Amino acid sequence: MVEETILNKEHWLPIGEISSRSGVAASALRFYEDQGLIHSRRTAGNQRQYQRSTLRRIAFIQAAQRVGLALAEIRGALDSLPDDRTPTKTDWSRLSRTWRSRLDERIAELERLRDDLDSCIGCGCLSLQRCTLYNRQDHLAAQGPGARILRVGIPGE
Amino acid sequence: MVEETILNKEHWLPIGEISSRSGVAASALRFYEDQGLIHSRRTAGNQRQYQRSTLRRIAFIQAAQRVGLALAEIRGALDSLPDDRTPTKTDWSRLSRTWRSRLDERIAELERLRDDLDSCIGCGCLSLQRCTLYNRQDHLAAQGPGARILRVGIPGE
DNA sequence: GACCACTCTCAAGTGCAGTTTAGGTTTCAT
DNA sequence: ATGAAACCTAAACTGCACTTGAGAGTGGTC
Repeated sequence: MVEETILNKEHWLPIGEISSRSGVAASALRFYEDQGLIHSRRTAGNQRQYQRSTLRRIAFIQAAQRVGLALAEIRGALDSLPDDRTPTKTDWSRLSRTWRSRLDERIAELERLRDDLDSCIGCGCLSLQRCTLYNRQDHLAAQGPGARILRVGIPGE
Repeated sequence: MVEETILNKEHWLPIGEISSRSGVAASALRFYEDQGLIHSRRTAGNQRQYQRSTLRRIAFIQAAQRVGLALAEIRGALDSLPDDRTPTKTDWSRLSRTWRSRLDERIAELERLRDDLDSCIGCGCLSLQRCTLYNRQDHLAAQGPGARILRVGIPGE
């Protein structure tokens, strides 16, 4: 509390500060800004200044990436946050809630996979006609190029 | 059984057949072969011919990708399979078992993330000092470039 | 024996998520 | 007032997982 009160004085943080606090390289932060994931204002000398809340945005980005979301998707989610004002609890809460369902899907997918694998270990198969693991393959066909890890079942991509 | 007996007659399949049966583009199959993930023999006219068991290898590759493994890693796993003979149940079983622990890790990670998120929804936070989600970020610093989705905690990378 | 679908190689291109480099400007502590 | 540290832009480069394109060869069918 004491700490926050003190720090609140300097409401705007330079990129290096954001970088060291978030563990994200400055180059990545500029990249995120290019991509519209975060925003800054500039000083008279054209240097970026970020709001404290940007750290939260970045935390969100990182967490979302762990779940396997592409930056474009994350951007979509973050777009629902207000850019002008600091997001309220309600803003974050709404965001987190919709995002959580993604997470649930992802987990369910992996669990399904694990169960399939279990039954495959049991039967020693991965066998042609019967194995669920094997026959799931249809899903994967006809997706675009590029690294697509866990990018499955996302409509509109 | 009847079906298998019939099909066993043509033991070697051309790339187009493997492609349509697996849902993986022929170009991708050639790429996998370049990368040493699958193998073929050639006809007199230099056309690839794959063993039936290659379909299983491909299924495995696809499944492993869903879990977030990189091709290089998958290759490592597949290298433990015999190239000369059709893999036995034991071969697959051994492979699946080590791979399963990866899956478990992945799932555990996502669940941890979900629980963190839950507490964040509860507190409405993602807040600076306290939030576990936020403070997990340290983990993420200092990783190489490139698409790194869910590529977390893999030693030797 | 000609046709056509299928296959071959090799090189270049794509999309993602950044990093690196080069050359210049700003800020801050002394 | 000056020098180091931090910051700026733009363009090029990286690694992964493929795809696309060009030009040539193969093989099963009428």
